[in-house]
Amino acid sequence: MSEPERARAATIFDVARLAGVSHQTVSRVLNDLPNVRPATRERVEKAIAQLRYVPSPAARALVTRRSRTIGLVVTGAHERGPSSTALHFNAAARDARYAVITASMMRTDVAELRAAAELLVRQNVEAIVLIATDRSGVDALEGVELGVPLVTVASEQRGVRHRVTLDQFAGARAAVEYLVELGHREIRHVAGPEGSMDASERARAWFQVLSDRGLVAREPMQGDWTPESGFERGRALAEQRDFTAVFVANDQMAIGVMRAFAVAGLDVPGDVSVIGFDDLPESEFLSPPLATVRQDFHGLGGDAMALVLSALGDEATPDPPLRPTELVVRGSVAPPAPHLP
Amino acid sequence: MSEPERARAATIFDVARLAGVSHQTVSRVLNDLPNVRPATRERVEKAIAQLRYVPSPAARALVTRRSRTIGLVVTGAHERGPSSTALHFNAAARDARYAVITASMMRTDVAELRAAAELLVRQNVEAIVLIATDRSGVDALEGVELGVPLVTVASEQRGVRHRVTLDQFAGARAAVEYLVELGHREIRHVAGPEGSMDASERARAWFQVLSDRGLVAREPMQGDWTPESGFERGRALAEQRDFTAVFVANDQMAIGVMRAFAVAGLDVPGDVSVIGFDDLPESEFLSPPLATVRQDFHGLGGDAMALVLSALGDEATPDPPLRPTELVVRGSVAPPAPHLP
DNA sequence: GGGTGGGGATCGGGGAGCAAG
DNA sequence: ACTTGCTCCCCGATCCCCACC
Repeated sequence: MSEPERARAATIFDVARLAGVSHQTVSRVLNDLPNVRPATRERVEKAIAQLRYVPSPAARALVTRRSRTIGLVVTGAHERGPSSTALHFNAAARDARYAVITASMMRTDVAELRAAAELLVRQNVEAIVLIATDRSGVDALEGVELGVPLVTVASEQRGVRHRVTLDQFAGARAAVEYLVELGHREIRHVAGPEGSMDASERARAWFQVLSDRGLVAREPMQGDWTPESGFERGRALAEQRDFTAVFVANDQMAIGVMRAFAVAGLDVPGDVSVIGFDDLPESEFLSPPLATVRQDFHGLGGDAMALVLSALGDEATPDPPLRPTELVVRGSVAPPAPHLP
Repeated sequence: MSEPERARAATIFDVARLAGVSHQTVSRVLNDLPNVRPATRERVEKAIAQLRYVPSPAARALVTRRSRTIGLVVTGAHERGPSSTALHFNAAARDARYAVITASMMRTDVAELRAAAELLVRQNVEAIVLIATDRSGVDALEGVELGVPLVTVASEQRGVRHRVTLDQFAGARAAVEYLVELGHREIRHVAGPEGSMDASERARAWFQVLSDRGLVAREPMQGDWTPESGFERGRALAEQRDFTAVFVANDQMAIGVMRAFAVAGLDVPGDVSVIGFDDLPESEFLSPPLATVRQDFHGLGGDAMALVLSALGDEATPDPPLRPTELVVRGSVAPPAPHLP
């Protein structure tokens, strides 16, 4: 028994022989170069079809140093924002006929991140897209010269060259302003983890609204995006009861907070209003339905791909503006009860 | 102004020169061949580290005819199961030092699926992994000869060669049996969409338990995995009120169902018990906390990679068995109220 | 002078054959 | 016998130069 021996794929020479031309001419046809008579072109194309010939990507990449492949590095890949963005970016890339090599990781590990990016570069990707949650992730790649364009999806500007993002700040501001307009004066914040750019944008907006209105901004509690952490912080808040509304940095934590309030006998929104961020599909169907801020990850993925194309010079595309976010008001918010502080 | 001119990456010859050896020896070190004196090996490795040298995948692929790249096709990529499996598969592949080219799509479109797979094959992937939700997705790829091994993640066997999966059937059976043992006799089912293999496995288990116990299995309602659809079905159920428990095919729909019950004034679990499937991170923190069935997507991703390696002959790995699922009992289930049917 | 072919270099490694320390 | 170096070809394309109709 010999090796299974996968049938050797046809080469450019096989095509040339079958079409009765030189490999040179086949190459001209493949790369759409001029100076090929239509009749000849047709003969070659027929031979290509007949042999089901596909040029070897490896050989091509070796000599041209281009691969029609994009590297995607995702941190926080288990979170909704990054994973959803990655998904839509993938689809957008496929539409533009680019392949995507993905390296997903849960956490932001600078060394791992660099290694992944360099591996991608060695794979001859034409550009790298980084979906970053943490500042340190951005710094990790912005610092090094990769040799290919880098497009970053991140909610801070600091030292970022090509960047697309959602307007986290405006979204968070809208949420907090809404609470203020309902009459709330004591508005707490449950923030995301240290180092997260989304978390700090949202916290910054919360703080600014309160400052602008002359309201007291008490030290935010800090969670790690998980419902568990929201639950813990919610328990601590429930003991204090010195507030009438909470702006929680994401829906998952907000769910934990609401659960803690329920356990503590605090009614939402009767005693306390709660508003989250992300608009999970299920947020609308909680009891009470969770008010939140909706983000357009689909558009964001498309923006990232557009920026890649512009950076590659394939098409002229201006740097996309911040994508707006949308406040979604639901049953978890109400005016403060008159008898409370 | 000259071209931006990407800094040329180090080659095997650069390493050889720095280490004061021949490229031949470097190659021997790289490929772990014998007959290299430890001292020499060390010198070479030092040079490699110093130059941060990584062999060119393209050049290597060209000569070895192996790309160390795997193609991943994901359907239902916005759902928790597929996306989570894809994430963990990606990590497992990276650990095995394989690159992954991913094609994610939301829906199962046979033509699109085939096109994606063929694109991957053209990219010289060594194997294709399909994460399929629908039967038609499996059929789409099992039908064609791709020329590379195909590993399918799917919950049905029919005509699947290499397959890894979670034991959906056992998980669903455990859930329904638990309800029966609590004393429930009228147990409804809200199923997933037509064509979904997970949905039919779960519905099949529900039906079998009821049949085995001589209980009536009323026509299941059918949703599409979304909370919205769960809400609709829940409303319909709430009008009938001829049951004491509902087994819902996933947590998202279960959340919708519970919301509908809350709106209709039905208490969970006082009037009706609800149990879901998936164990979303937030399920534990709903009010009431949602009983559900937990799945090990991390292990599943690893299984898929192991099967790929065995199919590639890199390592001898037996076909992985079904991964068990785990019933998680929480506050949304209780014995039936004595005064109800 | 537009179309085509021939020959050869090149990309970055893998590997064979052989000589030499 | 073991280790190492040298030389040269191979993988499959791109691309350049030059000649030929």
